[in-house]
Amino acid sequence: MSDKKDKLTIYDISEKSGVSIATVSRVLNGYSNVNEKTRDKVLAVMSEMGYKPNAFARGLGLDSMKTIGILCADSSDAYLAKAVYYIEEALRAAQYNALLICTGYSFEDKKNALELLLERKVDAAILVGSNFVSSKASENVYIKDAAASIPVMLLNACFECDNVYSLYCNDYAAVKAAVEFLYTKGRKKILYLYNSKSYSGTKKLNGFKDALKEHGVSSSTDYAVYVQGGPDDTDNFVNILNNLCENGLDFDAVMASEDYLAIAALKYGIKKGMRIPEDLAVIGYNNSSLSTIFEPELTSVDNKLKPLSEQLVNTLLGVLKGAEMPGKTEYSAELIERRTT
Amino acid sequence: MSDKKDKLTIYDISEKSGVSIATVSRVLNGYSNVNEKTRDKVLAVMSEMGYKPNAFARGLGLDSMKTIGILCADSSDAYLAKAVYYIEEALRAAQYNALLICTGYSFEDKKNALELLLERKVDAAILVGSNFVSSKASENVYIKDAAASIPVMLLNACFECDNVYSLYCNDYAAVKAAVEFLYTKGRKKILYLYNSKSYSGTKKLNGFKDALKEHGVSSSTDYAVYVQGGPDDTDNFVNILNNLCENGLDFDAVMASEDYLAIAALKYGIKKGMRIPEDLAVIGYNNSSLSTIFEPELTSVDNKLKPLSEQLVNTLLGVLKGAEMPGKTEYSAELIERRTT
DNA sequence: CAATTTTATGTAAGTGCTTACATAACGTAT
DNA sequence: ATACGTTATGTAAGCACTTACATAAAATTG
Repeated sequence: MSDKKDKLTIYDISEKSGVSIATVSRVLNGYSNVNEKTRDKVLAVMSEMGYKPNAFARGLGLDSMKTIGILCADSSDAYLAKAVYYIEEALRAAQYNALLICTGYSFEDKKNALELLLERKVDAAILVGSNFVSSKASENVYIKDAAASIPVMLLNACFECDNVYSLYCNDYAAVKAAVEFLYTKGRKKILYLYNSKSYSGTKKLNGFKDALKEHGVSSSTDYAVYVQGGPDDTDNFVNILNNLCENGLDFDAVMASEDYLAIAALKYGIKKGMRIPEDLAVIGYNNSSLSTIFEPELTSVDNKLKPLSEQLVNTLLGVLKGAEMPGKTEYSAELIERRTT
Repeated sequence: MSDKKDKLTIYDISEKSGVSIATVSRVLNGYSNVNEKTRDKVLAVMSEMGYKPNAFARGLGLDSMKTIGILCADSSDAYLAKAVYYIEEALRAAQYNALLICTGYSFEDKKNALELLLERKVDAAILVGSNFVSSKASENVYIKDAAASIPVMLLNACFECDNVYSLYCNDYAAVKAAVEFLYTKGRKKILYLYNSKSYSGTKKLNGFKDALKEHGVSSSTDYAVYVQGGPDDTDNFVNILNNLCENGLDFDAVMASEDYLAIAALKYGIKKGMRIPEDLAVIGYNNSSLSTIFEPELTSVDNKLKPLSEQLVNTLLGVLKGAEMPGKTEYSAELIERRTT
């Protein structure tokens, strides 16, 4: 419509509307101490001239650009992507923007990405996914460093430290309960498939081990299978299961630490002509969209992604307003029973 | 390590290292006209004091913060998420950051999001997914407006306009060829399932219609089924197919405009006890990770997401350097035959 | 060795906004 | 009408950088 001249500043608006730049600035920030008529006038001029405030200058003055940094190992992981989606949406509703960085899985890269966020002067950082907290304490120092300058929010992970806020599920209990459930369904040989040695990954693994222990299986190591790979490595996982089977490892159920691992187990079973769940029962983790898009639908542990994401943003907004917020928030996961058990 | 005092500025570095702020700034920007010894000295002081430049101030001065805005309707769509991942990765390698905004599917929201990017002074905008270009010309004005101030990149969509660069596949031909393929496999009644009326969606639809026409089916409308919903609405799609079937619509193959629609068709078929592909053949579109995670694996049209994403970033970097770049880049999609046909 | 170019550094004026402080205008109570 | 508190507005000094221009020092040339 109007002028496409790009370099409009507050001065142009000031001149054209016959008020000082201070008043223009006040209008811009929605301060109440401006006469209604002046405000209308200024707003009119702004929209007429097509004025857009310069974000850098505002940032310099306010020392904030209303931007939250989001770190995510892999945005193509359906589950993490969903979390990012919920969070971004909630942030936007609160007039914040999201600066997303996909970090990959190495801690070196995560550290760099977080430093980048600090340089970008984000108001806070949100680390999405359990893989940001290692079971090795030394690898978690980068979080502490960042928390020295901005609030750090952790989704699905827990790290106790000043100015970091953890929101997560009771993974240990959830896995343990899921395995118990498999036992009640008459399963004898349960395989645990996992691909993360994060802090939370370790807790899940312990849940599995303790469940076995309570059922008299002490050497659970054989049945806890660590695999490497992400959501796109289904065929790799299937091969690994094939190899295990060929090497004589026998199992009638798979508990997986991620839905996509469970899906791989399912694919393995179906390819081998097994009946699901009679010959092979499978439980996933996350209750992601993967669990319902196929037939048979996957039994999965719902770790409350949406409420956790939303609560995370709430907590963050509280922190940014200066309110006192709980450093740890734990939700209870819930087993969603479907066709694979 | 060093002081965590946050408010270090260029002046502190200047003072401590005995040079002027101009020289410090030059070092910061890696300019060559600085004596090597001075540079080393300044860099040493910077790292010793733990200095981080203020991004706002730099942005103000440079009028750029090396940030590219990415718009994506729904980051939880596996396919779009993957694209975002590729793009973000390539951008980061080129020292750019990504500002992600998920817009949802309404054009009003898309328009707002793009304006927000402009206010944020991003160096360019990348619109990921065909849904950003409508088949209604009037709805595309927002792109033109943005292109007046920054380069706009389109992935999987095409919009001819100065300063917008489109990278996409020949969707029309791809769908047509896929449908042809179904005919050669002996299919008689092919259903087309689609959920987007975007510019590219329309082209796909036309590919379907023309393929039918060439096989003597003129009233293809009955067989082109428009459904509403996204990746999470599998069950909704399954229901729709059930209803169609109950209403007497008969089909032995489904061509889908998205993999997740194809997956829904598959779920429908398997639930009904159909043999795949004997009773129901299915072809998806995108060749996303969904197509291979399950058994049977889905035949799908590979629309070259990765090379397109990378080429997109290359093109963008060229544009930002001031080079002349092609406004349109079309790749050829390719049918990947798997178990569902 | 004077003249000239090159290289390194400093000074100071932006960049577009925010905001403390000052001032003017306007009631309202005395 | 006088004094006082409000409310609305303006002035000018930041904010932390970049960079054009000026200048000093060093290197090159005839």
